[in-house]
Amino acid sequence: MGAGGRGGETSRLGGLARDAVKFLARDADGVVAWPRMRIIYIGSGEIGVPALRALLAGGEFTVAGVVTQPDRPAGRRFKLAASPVKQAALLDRVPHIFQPEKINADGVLAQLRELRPDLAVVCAYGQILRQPLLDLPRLGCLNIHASLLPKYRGAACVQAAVRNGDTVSGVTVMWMNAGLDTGDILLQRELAIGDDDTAGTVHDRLALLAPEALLAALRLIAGGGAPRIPQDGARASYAGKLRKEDGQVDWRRGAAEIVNHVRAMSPWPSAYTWLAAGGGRRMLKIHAAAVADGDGAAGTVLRADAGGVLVAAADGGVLLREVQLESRKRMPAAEFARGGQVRAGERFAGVNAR
RNA sequence: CGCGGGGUGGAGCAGCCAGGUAGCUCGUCAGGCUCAUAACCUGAAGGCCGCAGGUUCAAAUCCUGCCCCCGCAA
Repeated sequence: MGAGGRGGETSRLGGLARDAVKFLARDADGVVAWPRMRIIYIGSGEIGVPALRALLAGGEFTVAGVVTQPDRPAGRRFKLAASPVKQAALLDRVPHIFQPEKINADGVLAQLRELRPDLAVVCAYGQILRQPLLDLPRLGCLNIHASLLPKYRGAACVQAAVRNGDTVSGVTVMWMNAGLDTGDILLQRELAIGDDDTAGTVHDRLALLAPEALLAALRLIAGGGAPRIPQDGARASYAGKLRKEDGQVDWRRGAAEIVNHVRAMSPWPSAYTWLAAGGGRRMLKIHAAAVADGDGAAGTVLRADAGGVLVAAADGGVLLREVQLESRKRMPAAEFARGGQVRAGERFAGVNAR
């Protein structure tokens, strides 16, 4: 720091360097390669933050503006909270941040048009883009999707992959059209899913995979050689947005299936079951579980001791490893068992049970 | 003022509504038993019951304020 800062005022070195190449990008030899592309980034979710940061940091492309969801009440006191993308954009002092309630509104389109975008990049935004908006950037709109399309179109693509026990996932960069994740594929990058992975850990790794995929796609576009590979609609599947209730465990399913369910629902909405308590019931979240030996009526607690809490599934057993009772902190199942709130012989509610 | 639930020896909990002896399951320490254990037996240490006021002969328990934690909602 210190030495070079005299005349720079508040500008950082990175900013000055970027200004110097404001409209041109250079390749490794410093040769001017192509006009610097103006990109609008449209996104809200955490998963797109690394990609946005890569765009901002590289100096290779211009982020002309960022569109993200409006601040929403969130957290314990329901204070307004900015989306992760907005926070990242603010940190990097992106000049134009838009937070429209409806991105397809005429007024919003007019504002975005003023940014003279060559391209828009969309990732986990939360609103559907209609045709007029898709047509607005000169080169079109790209979407970064967290699955290997055409598998798992839709919002819960990562959870679906874990839920189904997939061993491979990845990100797809595609050309957007009016359909839901139906556009032509530009490129894909794969990722292995391990037995211990949860939707959360896969999500985080996909987020880190996205920057390289996006930059590669943009370079292909800039070079004029970006492919458009139609999706095979016959192999398509859809993973709709999850609701809280989707987390409930159905003990009538197989042990392996239940364990995948637990992995897929972590960290949100979280797998859960119901524990009888007095006249009512209390929710018990299940954060981690493993397949184990066991035999009994589905949903029956076979054991609750220092080894954890073993529950009977349709076939075999599910060993709960980390749980969380209503109003309580999450804890190892063995610690929970000490509290005596669950005993062998007791039965968790299935999907039908009340 | 968005709604609700918690804070009790080192850990997890009960007790609170109908105030009056600090309880349970573990862990720790000491000793014993067993071929063996996420096993069992005996004994011991360890708690200003989140903090501060108030009511009362008496407060973990009732009232008021504050701090910290969790869930709902996304």
